[in-house]
Amino acid sequence: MTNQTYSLKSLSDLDIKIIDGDRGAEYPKSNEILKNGYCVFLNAKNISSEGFVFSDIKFITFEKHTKLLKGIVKNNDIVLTTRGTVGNLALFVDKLSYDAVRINSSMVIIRNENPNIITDFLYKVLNSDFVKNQIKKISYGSAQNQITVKDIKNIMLPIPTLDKQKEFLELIYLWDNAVNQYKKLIEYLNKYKRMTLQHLTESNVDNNKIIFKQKLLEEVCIVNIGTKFEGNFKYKVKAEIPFIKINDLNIPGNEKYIIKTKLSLNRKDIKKINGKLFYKNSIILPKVGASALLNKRGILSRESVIDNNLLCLTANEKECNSEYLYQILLTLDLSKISQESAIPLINKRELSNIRIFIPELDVQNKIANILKKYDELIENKIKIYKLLIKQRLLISNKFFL
DNA sequence: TTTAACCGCGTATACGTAAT
DNA sequence: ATTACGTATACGCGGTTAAA
Repeated sequence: MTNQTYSLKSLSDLDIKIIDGDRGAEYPKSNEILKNGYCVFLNAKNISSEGFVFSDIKFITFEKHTKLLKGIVKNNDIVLTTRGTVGNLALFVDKLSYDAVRINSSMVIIRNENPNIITDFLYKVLNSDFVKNQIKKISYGSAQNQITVKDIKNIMLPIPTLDKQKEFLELIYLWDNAVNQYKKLIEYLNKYKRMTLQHLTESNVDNNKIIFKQKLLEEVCIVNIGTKFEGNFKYKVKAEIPFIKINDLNIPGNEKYIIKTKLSLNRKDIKKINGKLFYKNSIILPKVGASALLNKRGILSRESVIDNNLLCLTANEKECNSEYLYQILLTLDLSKISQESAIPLINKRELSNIRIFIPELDVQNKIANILKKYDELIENKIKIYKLLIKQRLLISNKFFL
């Protein structure tokens, strides 16, 4: 497959049209870009690295639409972002049947009218590292990256015979399918896990054997706030005790258990900053700031000190299994108890007074184990999913070597 | 190309109140 | 009276988009 029986040709030589949007005097002003209207007016958010995203769509009126010239997106057009976020691609297949769709000034339309090129193949080629690297080279601008139509026309593409294109597409569809199936599987497992817990907690309604009691969080665990961050104190990078800040929840590998932190302390340091030490298996969550609305949770993988913008819940072992507590906390949408001021804030008292469903300890253990198994399964699937994406890229790159 | 505005997310700190 | 603690809020920062 990798013997170069095909030559490299530029987009313009291949008779592939590059269509810029209308940037004339009639270009919509910001107050003419509306929530509803006749014609979809694409913005950079609609073109992700994975194709179209139609969750937040802006429109222009029919009148405005008729005044504009170039830039109407047709079926099978490929849209490429050229300013700001450069190089994102999306293939337009009009499933949603809008009246009209237009690009804004930070994108171009790539229209294939060459009968010797399968548009889907073109789309895959444009998404390959072979082309991405060329785009990287032609992009310029310090504050704001951009690429020009002239340079885009000179992008070189490896286009083999139609048969070879079909062969490649068959192979890549196979991988696309595998990736998509795994994505669906992960979504399904997440859903099934949620349903399992929901089903169990509702079972006492039907006079089932498992008895769930309603208890306040403060009856089953201790809720604490972390220690103030001392600006003029030198935190270590690699000391015995982790010092956890909100951002550490975002480090890859910390999805469930907090394994890595940017800062740490030794025992002496903890005294100096008056740090509160929390036990292993305590559960942390953001208390202040936008992240408080994202319902992130983490489990301490070891004794740790945490920042004062985090809350820490330590299960009372006689009352509550900490894994069970973690799973219950995951289901609570704390954005509901967040105060509605400028900055979101979860206050300790309100959190402590949240009611949860909780059975006897031995039942908690069982439920926790089931849900933990789900977590492990899901984590495993995510690993494979990431591997599949990597493999798919490798194979696609290999083809264009 | 530069500058400004904006947004999402996270951090630092002022200040009232409870604890000692 | 003084310190420790918890809450409320002002601010910082990096990235993206719009305007000049």
